[in-house]
Amino acid sequence: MARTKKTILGADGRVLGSRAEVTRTRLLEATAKLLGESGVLDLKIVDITREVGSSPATFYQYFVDVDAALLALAEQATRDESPLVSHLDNGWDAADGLVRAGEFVDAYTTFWDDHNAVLRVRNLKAEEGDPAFREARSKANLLLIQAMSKMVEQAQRDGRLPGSIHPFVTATAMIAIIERLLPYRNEIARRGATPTALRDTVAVLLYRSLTGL
Amino acid sequence: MARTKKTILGADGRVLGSRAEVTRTRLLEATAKLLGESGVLDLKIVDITREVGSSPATFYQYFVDVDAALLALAEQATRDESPLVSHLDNGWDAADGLVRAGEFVDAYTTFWDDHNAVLRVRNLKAEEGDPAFREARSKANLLLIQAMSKMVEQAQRDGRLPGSIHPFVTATAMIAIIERLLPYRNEIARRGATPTALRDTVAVLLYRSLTGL
DNA sequence: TCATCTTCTGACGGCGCGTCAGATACGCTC
DNA sequence: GAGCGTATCTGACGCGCCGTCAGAAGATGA
Repeated sequence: MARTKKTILGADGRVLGSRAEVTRTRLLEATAKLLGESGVLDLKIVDITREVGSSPATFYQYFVDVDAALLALAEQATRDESPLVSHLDNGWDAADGLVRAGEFVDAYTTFWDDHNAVLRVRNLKAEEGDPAFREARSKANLLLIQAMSKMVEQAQRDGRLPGSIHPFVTATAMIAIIERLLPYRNEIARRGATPTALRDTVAVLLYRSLTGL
Repeated sequence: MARTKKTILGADGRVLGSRAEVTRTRLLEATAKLLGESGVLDLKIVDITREVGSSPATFYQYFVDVDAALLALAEQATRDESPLVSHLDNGWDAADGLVRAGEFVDAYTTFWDDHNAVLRVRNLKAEEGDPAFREARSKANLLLIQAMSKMVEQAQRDGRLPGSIHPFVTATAMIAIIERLLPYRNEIARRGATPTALRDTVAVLLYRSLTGL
């Protein structure tokens, strides 16, 4: 099968030339920037186009509406998430398991910090029931969750974790911990937990829940 | 100290008469309804007032903006959350600990189902950095988190949990699990986990992480 | 009934939305 | 490097929501 470069399409489905691709990218970057600065609720198409020095009409040449742009950003984020599985390969049963758990937490934290505004919106829209965002979200986490599920199954086989827990649910719960605690960092800090304590605690929680060790 | 009924104020700070309180309540109910039906991003003040058969100008007599109404809803939700601590009283160290964990999960699920649209917005705004919503959110979870922290500390004293985990962080992580997994239920179901499996798994995860048993 | 205070709303200027028709810039051919 | 066809951009418009204010309508009570 020939390796085909993903062709990018405009709002009307036409194939984009190179000039257009640049514009589209700039629009997406501006969207991400504004999202980080002031939140989804204040995101306006006029502002996005103002940011790149063009007009609202241009925006609609690339995206049918704001959601389409947000979805595109979410899909970009997904691409950056996949490499994180490497931290889960072969499980954490060996002697360096806890160390590897810590490294995974670090890697996820970096990923999160790079994309947090976008991920927040993706999750919001997914939770509100939008099918496209639901899809994007599942797809993004699937690799991680599958790898974690395997770890749980192994631990159950070895009798380190009870059979009463559902591997997929457990894995999802671990993602929940890490996703949720990161935006919550400042608040946690105010309660007297250092960043290191946060990192280490999350690592231990994941390690224990996934390996039973 | 005399027991004072909380006086409710309009947007300009004036004390509301009984007729006004009714209107305010109806506005809040309509807001919550629309929030559940179509999400924050599509929430419009005109729609809220249309819903109660009044005019936009009326809305502004009670709330300076939509956020103020959302915050009021969030605070209502907070009031319903406090009673959940009873499920954590005295810890889960006794023989019926796992059963109590399950009951807690059930109670939280009910609470969540009653308020999910509002809680989602509260969390979004909190994560986006809005101080009022941050405050509301911390306050809401504080009782639960404190109670859970105590459980962790006890388990650490008894040598059932490692000293390397931070009690407050651990407690927050448990809230994260439960808050996150609930809106995710359908998706989890599609992966073959029954509602019971979900409930039981979450119960076991909390039980193990908080008691070390 | 009338005076007064409370609550409601019609109407308005301002602004973002989403669309179109026409303008502009690009790149290709000769 | 002139001219042409296509790709890309935008000004301008009608529509609907925002937030405000002045005055209308309704309640209260003397």
